[in-house]
Amino acid sequence: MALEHAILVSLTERAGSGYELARRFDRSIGFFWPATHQQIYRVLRRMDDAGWVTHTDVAQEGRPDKKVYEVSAAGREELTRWLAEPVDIAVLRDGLSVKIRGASLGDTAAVLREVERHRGEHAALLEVFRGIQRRDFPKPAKLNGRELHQYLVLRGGVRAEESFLAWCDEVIEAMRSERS
Amino acid sequence: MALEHAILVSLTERAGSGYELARRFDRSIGFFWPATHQQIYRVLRRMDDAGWVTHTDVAQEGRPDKKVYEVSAAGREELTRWLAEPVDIAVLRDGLSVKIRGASLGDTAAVLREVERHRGEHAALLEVFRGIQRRDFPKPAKLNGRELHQYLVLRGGVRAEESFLAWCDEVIEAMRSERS
DNA sequence: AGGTGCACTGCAACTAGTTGCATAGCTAGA
DNA sequence: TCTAGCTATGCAACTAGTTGCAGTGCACCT
Repeated sequence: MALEHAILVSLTERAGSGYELARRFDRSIGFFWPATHQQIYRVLRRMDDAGWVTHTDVAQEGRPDKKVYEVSAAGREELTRWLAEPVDIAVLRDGLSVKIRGASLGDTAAVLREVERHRGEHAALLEVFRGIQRRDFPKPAKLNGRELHQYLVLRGGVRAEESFLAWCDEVIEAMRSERS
Repeated sequence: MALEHAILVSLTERAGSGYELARRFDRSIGFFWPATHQQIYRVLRRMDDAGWVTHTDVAQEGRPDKKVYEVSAAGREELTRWLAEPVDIAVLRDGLSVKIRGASLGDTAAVLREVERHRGEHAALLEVFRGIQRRDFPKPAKLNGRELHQYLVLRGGVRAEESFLAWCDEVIEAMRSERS
């Protein structure tokens, strides 16, 4: 019930095709609201039917035609309405924690390697976030409005990844000394 | 594909009925792998058919009969197999971030109140985690095996909530000074 | 006496999200 | 030259998860 709104937010920042939106979801808004291109196409169609967005067919040379979507007045109204109502608190689904919890029922060394691998993935993600921060928000003290809000969300990502990394280190250290 | 394994881990720790599992998911393992009672009943049935668990009907006085599930040899084998293969990295779905990002398109004061509300929810959750930590793991340095692993997962929850709270404070401060 | 809530299971209908594939032409590298 | 990958959309079939309801009987509160 909120992919719609994530798309509306993204389309308000800039009009785009389903494909472009899927790319954006891979790189920015999808870090805290993941979505596949299939899901995005489906929801765009639904929103088009509901009149929250409109599309323009754009012919391209050497590429398939695309449909560029933009938010309609009804879409902006829906977004405003949604912004004023409560959202569910964040949902985390972390298989790694399940694994750690069950580690002693299997190969604990393999679980430890998994933790190290996840640490690597999260370190890479943190670097991505820091790169965006350096490039887009070099002077955070001067921000306000939309840019400030984007920056704050990014800060949430940075904090979450930093905290995850620190946790991985704690787990790795504890599991290593347990095994030795 | 991993609720099965979360249930297997939980049932290995202690046998239980679908209802009891649903309670456990509300209080512990479900913090990083949420599930409703419906989903749990359905998956239990599937695992029973697959032979990963067995059930015993237990008649009770003044209450409906219950089916107490326990992990079979095939279930333990499946769990071991799963523990050795890679898991997807954690998925976060956070509507609050979407809202903050879209805040300037609506009532920013309302979004700020939402952040404060979420801060409260997460502070309560952190207290729950700390309570479990005090009660179940007063001497963390002495832990090993299953208890150590449970403790480490709990530490992940504590760290995640602490980090979330700090982020909320940063957001609240930035949005307040922006508005004044 | 009546209502609420808990314990326990489950069906039915729904929404959301995933996976695999198809099409099509262009570009860049081995 | 052949393969792989990107841009672009979408169908079909699937799995996962949610929501609403139903039944039963006990305990507890008002």
